[in-house]
Amino acid sequence: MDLEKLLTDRLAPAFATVAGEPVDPVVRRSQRADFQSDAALALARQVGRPPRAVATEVLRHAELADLCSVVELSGPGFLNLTVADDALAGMVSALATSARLGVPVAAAPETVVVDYSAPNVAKEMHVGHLRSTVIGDAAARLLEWLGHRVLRANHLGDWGTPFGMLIEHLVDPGEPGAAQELSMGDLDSFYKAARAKFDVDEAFRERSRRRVVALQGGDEATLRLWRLLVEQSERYFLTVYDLLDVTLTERDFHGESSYNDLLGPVVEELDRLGLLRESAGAACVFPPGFVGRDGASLPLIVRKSDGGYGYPATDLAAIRHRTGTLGATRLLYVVGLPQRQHFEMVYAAAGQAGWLGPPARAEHVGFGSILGSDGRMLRSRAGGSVKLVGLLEEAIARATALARERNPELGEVEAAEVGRAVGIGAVKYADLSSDRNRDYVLDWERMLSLDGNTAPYLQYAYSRIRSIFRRAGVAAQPDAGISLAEPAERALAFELVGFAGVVGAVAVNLEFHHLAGYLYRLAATFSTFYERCPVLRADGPVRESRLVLCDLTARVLQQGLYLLGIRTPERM
RNA sequence: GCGCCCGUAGCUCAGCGGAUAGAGCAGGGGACUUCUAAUCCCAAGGCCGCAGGUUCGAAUCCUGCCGGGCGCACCA
Repeated sequence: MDLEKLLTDRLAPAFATVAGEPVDPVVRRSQRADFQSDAALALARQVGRPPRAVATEVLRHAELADLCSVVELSGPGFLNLTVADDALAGMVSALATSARLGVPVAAAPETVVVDYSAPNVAKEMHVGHLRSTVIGDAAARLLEWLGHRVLRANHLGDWGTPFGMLIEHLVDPGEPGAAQELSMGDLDSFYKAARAKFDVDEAFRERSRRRVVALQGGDEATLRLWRLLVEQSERYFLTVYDLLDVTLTERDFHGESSYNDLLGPVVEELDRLGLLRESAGAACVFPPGFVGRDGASLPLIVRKSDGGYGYPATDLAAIRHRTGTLGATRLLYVVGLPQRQHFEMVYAAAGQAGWLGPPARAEHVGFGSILGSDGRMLRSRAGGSVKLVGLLEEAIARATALARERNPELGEVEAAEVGRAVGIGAVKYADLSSDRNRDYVLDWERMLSLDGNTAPYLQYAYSRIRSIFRRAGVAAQPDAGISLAEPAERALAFELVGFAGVVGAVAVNLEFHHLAGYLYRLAATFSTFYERCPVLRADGPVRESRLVLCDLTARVLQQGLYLLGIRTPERM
């Protein structure tokens, strides 16, 4: 189904015959033909013969007659391949009857843990959580669709010293409104009020400290209050996930506290393995190869000098749990780039301890920051962090207004639905459509713009196709013959056939902008096709063929956007 | 000081060993008695940060600079 792979498989034996060993034919799309193979040039040096002679001989051995209508030698030694129309049409037909659009289920399914989102209890979610949540959810959707066992891990910040003050604030008799704030989901006010008291009130500070001790000591009354905080926060987070169309559920909350019982054993085991070293009163692991500012080895502080456990301990416990108990072989950490070094150290230490080794491996799926129009980290006017919900609501409001303006035929309910799908889709697509390693500038005009590489453009292409079938009251016949006489039809067929290859690559590198770029190319190619090739006005077999192309395009767009976590409204 | 990410059209970004470096936006010109113009078509726009090196071939790989961002011991 994957044309590039098919051509590669055909050319590889021919190259192997000429070279006397396996050679990657390096097949790629070409401007001069449909595909080109570049391997003859590199091989020429290796075998000490002119590139064109090598290419000619490869050509003699290659069996391409059924796939290609033209195969020619070009330039210094390129092989230009033109795919035969009937071969391409055959592949499109195969796609049309494929429920998975040509994408195979993973040959060797794995258990994959995707660690993402991770907001803090009793704190508002802000833009800083957006990228982790959006990218992580796309990873979970994609790998799940490919047949892997995906375990979503929402590593909530639900433990630590701040909980002393938060609990004290909750029960403070002078603060009858605190519980109210909490239940209303006004976490920002709640946290800030607690913080403010902590900063100025010595008595409150002392109570908070005692409360931390009680919490860590397992005091039942304190734990009950702590659970209240956690539950209220989780309830709130779920409403945000619902708004964002994120697949995280209550089952996926695995707070830091859930590893508490494992921290002691983890440290003990590190000690037993001889990996622990005391430094300035703290118990540390020194994974090799990491040096700090002063040139000395950098420690991973597993137990602090005050006896408390540091986050490296939690991260190590989580790894041990995930590989050992859950049987995961792929651990994804969708966390910002600044934390790269921390995770590399944790992975190294886990490797030393024997908790992380082949076939299991951990990958830091890092990402850059979201910037404001001033090119600096996005901040609210007051200089604080920007509330995620506020951002999403603004996106929905803008998109809803746009939908009403562009299509007055939409009723109130439908306009609201479209506005939500488009607004949320725009935010997520802006995040997923550029290289995640880079920072990106959040620009309302651009991401809600209806032209260019944006979610609305893709959604529009989809809804336009749906409207064809709605209007005509017909369905595509998957077994209809495919004819590709027009260049625009051929171009569309090539894009459709390329879906599997892109999905397969993204499953490995988790570079979702490749999938986004592919979908954009598909939608753009479709738009050209749609402009030049009448569908419903065509007759007989041509009409049937074009209906199949339309239907396939819609299905690929829908599936592709689904994998990115973006909805596809039937009308816009 | 060490390490990581990033410098490509005016702007936002693809491309990361192959032929003439691609899109979108903005700006210019065109196409609606519409299978949804939230669209399409055409033209214009580039010392790919700089300098070396490897290679038949470098935006792409290596080295060194320059510029921007971030991280480097008890907060996660």
